[in-house]
Amino acid sequence: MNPPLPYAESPSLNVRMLKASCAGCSMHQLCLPMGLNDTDINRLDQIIGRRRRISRDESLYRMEDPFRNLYAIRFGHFKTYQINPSGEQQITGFQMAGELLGMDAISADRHHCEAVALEDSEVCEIPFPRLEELFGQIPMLLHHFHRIMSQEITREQNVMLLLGNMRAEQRFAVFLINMSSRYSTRGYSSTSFQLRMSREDIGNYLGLTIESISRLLSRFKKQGWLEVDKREVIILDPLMLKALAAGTENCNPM
Amino acid sequence: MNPPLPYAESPSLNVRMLKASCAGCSMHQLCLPMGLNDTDINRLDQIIGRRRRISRDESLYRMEDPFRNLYAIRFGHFKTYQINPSGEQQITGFQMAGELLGMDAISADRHHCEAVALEDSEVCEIPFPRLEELFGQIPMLLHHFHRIMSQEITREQNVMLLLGNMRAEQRFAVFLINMSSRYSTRGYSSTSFQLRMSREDIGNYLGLTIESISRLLSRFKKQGWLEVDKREVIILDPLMLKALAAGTENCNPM
DNA sequence: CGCGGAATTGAAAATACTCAAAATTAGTGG
DNA sequence: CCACTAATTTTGAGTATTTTCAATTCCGCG
Repeated sequence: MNPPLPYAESPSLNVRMLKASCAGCSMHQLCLPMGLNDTDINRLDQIIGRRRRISRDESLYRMEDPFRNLYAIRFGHFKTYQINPSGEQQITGFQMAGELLGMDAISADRHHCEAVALEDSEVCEIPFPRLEELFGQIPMLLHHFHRIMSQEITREQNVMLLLGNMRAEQRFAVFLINMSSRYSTRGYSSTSFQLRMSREDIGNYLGLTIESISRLLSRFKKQGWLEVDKREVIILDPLMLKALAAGTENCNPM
Repeated sequence: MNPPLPYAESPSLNVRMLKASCAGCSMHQLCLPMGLNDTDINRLDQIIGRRRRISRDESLYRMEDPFRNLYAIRFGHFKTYQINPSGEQQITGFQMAGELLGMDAISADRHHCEAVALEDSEVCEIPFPRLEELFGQIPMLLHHFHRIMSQEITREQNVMLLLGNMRAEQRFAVFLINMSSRYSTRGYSSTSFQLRMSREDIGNYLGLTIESISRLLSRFKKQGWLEVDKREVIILDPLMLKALAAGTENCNPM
């Protein structure tokens, strides 16, 4: 139907082309093509739509937009949030490179939340109907897709646990440890990273106010558990933060 | 491979058999077989394992159990909950007839939460590997399965919104309206139903204490919005509760 | 009839919020 | 590059919602 893209038939791959393909993407071991062989990765590549650049504060999709594509983040960071009838918003997650956006839209054929770039970012557009066709041909791809959706379900259950019965300091520790481990998975430092979102976003996500986040940062800093400079965080006592996050340790206010 | 079950080849269907099949199940328009034609429903029926009865307070599966099956609820009610490292539990949902349990387990091949029956219940065991085989043959089934998983994602996002930025009275109103609409979907009254879970379970789910739930019930009763007798609830002012749930109206304490 | 779990109610306490002001940082244009 | 303005963050003080603790009450069940 669609003519095969040049790099799919050319024996000598163009580097530029390779970079714009799943096979050449640094995230391919984390992203949708995880575990596929070269043939299947190429098949996946052929259905991927354009790469789209989204600049900071721009939305990738809005609530109620019709659902056409899933999006894989090539680089950059996003936040997703819902807006309730009375206009208040709740951030439901922060996403980074290698993660998939838009799965909430499958059920109603419209997006259920809004995705906004936290910095200049790039995504791969994955037309869902074409992905569904591929599922019939690549069972491994289908199985992995189910794992990704299921992972999103368990991630959200963890957030429910956080919001439902953790105190402020524990919530914040869980947030930091979660960021830390995701950066670590991506080959970055687990103890030193930049927060891409505002204090307000963190507070909204954790069900706390911006003032509470600020106070928590100050307290954690005073306790010597971390260093903060603007959005740059250095974790000095990962074990303590992990214990706090696990709920096996708690600090007295001050 | 497996011999076809008798009702799949017999022209005259046995009523008992029919009742134990998807086609004969009162939930088939809500459950996994939604929208399938007779041929495909029969194919689905053939992979369904045994029907399993779970009595009140018994678990269907526990955290860390190896993942083999999804479960469709034929009748009865369940709660699912997580337990965090420090031993506290958080109820992540209440499930009723026609709903699917176990999707959280796909990602890690072990159950991520525990499912316990709130009353004597019955589920259909759906071996996941066999379901995956069917997906290749019935694209409609696959598409619907994705909608169900996606729906679970959006449901959890709604709970995150609830836990993240609603006050106690709004949370409780959302809970009541949600129950009401799910019973209505199933052909039961939307204004009169029985809560299958304890006050403690409700509180845990909503991120509140049992005492708060009790006080909310008393207040709503005093305001004339509902009638409560033990676990039996009659909603007297659905519009008011919906407005409360939407956040467009709020009641003053007392 | 009495026991035990569940639910209700009250009073005190605590955590996180709101409001306000100051300080810091980022963005913009000269 | 600096100055100016807007936005974000920090900090403090007082408040409010919800929790905790405690005492009753209710209800099912042996």
